[in-house]
Amino acid sequence: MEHMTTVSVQESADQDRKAPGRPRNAQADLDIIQAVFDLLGSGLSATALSIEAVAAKAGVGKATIYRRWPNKEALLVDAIATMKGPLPKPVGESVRDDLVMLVSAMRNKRMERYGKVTACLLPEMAKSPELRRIHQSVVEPRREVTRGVLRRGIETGELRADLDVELTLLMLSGPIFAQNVMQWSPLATDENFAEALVDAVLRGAAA
Amino acid sequence: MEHMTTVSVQESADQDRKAPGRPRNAQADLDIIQAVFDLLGSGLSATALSIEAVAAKAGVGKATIYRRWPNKEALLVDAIATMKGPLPKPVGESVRDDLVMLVSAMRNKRMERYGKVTACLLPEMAKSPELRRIHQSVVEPRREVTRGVLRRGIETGELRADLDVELTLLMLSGPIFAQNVMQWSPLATDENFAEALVDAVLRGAAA
Amino acid sequence: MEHMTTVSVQESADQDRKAPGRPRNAQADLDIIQAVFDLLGSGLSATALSIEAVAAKAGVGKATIYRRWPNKEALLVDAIATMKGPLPKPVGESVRDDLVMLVSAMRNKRMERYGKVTACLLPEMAKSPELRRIHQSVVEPRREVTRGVLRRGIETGELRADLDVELTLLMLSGPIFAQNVMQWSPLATDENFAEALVDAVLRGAAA
Amino acid sequence: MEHMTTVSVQESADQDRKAPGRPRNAQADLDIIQAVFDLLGSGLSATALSIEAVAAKAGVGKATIYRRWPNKEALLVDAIATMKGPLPKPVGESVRDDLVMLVSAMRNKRMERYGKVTACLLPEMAKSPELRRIHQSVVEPRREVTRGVLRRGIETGELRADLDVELTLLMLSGPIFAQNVMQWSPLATDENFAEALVDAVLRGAAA
DNA sequence: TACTAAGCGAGACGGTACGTCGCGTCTTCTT
DNA sequence: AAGAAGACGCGACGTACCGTCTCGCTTAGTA
Repeated sequence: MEHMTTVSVQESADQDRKAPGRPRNAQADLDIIQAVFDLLGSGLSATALSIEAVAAKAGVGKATIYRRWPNKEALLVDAIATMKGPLPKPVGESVRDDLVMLVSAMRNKRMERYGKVTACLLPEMAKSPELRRIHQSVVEPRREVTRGVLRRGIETGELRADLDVELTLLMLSGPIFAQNVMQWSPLATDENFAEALVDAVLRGAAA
Repeated sequence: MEHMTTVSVQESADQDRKAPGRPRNAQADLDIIQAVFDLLGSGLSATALSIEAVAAKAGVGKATIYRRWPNKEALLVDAIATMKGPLPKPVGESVRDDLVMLVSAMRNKRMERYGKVTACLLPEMAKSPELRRIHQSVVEPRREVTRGVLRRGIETGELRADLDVELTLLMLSGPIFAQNVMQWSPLATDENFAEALVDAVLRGAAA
Repeated sequence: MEHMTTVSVQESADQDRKAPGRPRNAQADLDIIQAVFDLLGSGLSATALSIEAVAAKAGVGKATIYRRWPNKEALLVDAIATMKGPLPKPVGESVRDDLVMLVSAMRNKRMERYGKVTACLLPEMAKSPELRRIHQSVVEPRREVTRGVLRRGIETGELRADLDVELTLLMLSGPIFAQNVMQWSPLATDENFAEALVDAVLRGAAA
Repeated sequence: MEHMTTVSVQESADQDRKAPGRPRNAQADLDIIQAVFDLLGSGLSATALSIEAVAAKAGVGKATIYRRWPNKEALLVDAIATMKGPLPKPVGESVRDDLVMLVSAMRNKRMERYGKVTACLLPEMAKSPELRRIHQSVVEPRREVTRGVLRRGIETGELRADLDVELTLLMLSGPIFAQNVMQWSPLATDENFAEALVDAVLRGAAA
């Protein structure tokens, strides 16, 4: 794994042996990711999210970006990872509350940018299994949290014993995704959307 | 409406007055769309789906493409329209049967290509409301058919009276979309997937 | 031979069959070469003679330059060819007059630029026999003219019968070259330099 | 004078006061110059004679080079100085013998590299009078030796009293230069070339 | 023995130019 | 007119060096 994907992985990998030469400027990483957000925020086309623009905005040489990520897509995957923030942790009191929390976490205001970045990635992901794998390594842990909530619900009897976990997961994340990335159905702005979706799904999933 | 969007629209627009000069080569339209499919099929990156490559593959000058579509995205929208084929018509016997049919129609083998083309469009769609509008003019009629089925179900009492049609629509199309475009959840290959999804949705939607 | 080297060669090569597609803009060729001269004239370093600068100065895209010449050096060779202008033609009355004319032709005011351009080429020529060959195809015809004058002088008895033509040629062109390119010996500004050099050489070469 | 130009100069400059800190590694100087020679010898383009390549070849950090020379050109000038070796000393028996010796010294096998290095310098020398001055400080002493031989020849009556020393010098060094740097006239390989050139020049210069 | 000061290999840094590719437009000749 | 061909201005791509700047380490002279 050449590029970072996540900082924690890299730091834990090496055996305390300090790399020779001048160390990377950690601030540059932040500046670059921030520049990606700024550019996406300033209303310009996702196609216009060029490495050159990012470098200029971040006040950084192009090489400094290419030293960290092998290409534009890898950078964007890491931008996504940053946007997602830390893994959400379900409280565990009730399946409904946990799911509402998880679904809401997929739909906060940062997700406007998330949709744009993902859109930028899709053309390349459609082809490259490698990129898809990297992207999944960011997305899948979050999906796994939801799976855990569903499985626990089955154990506690809150959910039907024969529930198709994978299908239910898709019914929760698919609509969110369609809104974030495809900008379908303006009800996306509805504050109660998360609850409505979870309730609709649970109505068919409850024991 | 500059570009075609659908062939039928254009042909009905002109008033029998024969245009002067050499008529357009109708075969070229087919060749161009076919070239788009061929390129997507030949395993190359979606980014590599350039107009130049399409023109070369179709044995056509670039101007011949730009004479028909104002830009790359418009061409791809029409490619999608072609892939989708004619509007599906629900039989009307039962809501379940109709929904299974509609969902299945979104997931046949052509849809692998559909995901790729859509992926190509997303970066530009994220910015351009114009392109989003055009794309919707292709997608929305299909979604409207589904809405009709749901509304009829409410009328006949097959579905709950207080059903949120828009949300239900999203629960049907979102998972499909997530599979087609994002290639999430390998159960996409399951032949029974359409039935399973519809049943899960209906379980919470039934009266 | 991909690039032009000389316009005349190219035009005589094809068999009256017009190339398909939009023809090259002949003005662009002139603009590009002119931009090279302008940049060299405006006192900037030869290293700064970048293709990007030439394109900007000429109001032309980089691709338009690379369509005509495979690289920077090839462009400069053609710039040299242009600077040299048409082959000088010796009058033939006396060897001395002809040589003075030829030597003077190598040292006019355009030659300041000539030195700069040649200097730009040398690093690459030192390695690439191909580039050296191209450059020689521009320079050699002129050297051949001088050889002709010398050989005729031997025939007419004006010059010693056992004269080493090649060595004499080198004694005439070497000093000029050292001045033009290396900027040795400030006597280069002397108006009588051509006569002085020719006389000095002839003093040892006369019959 | 920031850089070395010649080692001897620098060493004589300091007043026995030992500089504090770790002394420079004298071997590095040799390794660097040697790396320049090796790279030029290994048949690669003169353009490829990058500082980075030199540093890598010499097993040295880039900073170690820049600590000794202010830029690439200064390094190359010193490489030339090294190649030239110590000032040749004319025997003084006859003008012809001395000139043959001096001309031969400009044309030994090391001079193949000399031509390449000089070629690398020319683009920058064409602009920078400073670099030209530095280069002359290496070349000029050698030219001065030749001038001395010519002047002595005039005094002894071996050469014409009204001989133009500067022009004669140019007639001797120009051809050599044209061969070394421009690789003109393959007779450069002729072992008798030095004698032939000197004789030709003297034939017109003799009293 | 410890401190100070510089040299050293390594390599990151902000830049600039390279040569390539695709965009959407244009200009030619042919159909 | 439409068509195939392909040149045009533009701008981003990813690479290579430039000359500068840290890093941690080594190697002296001085305290």
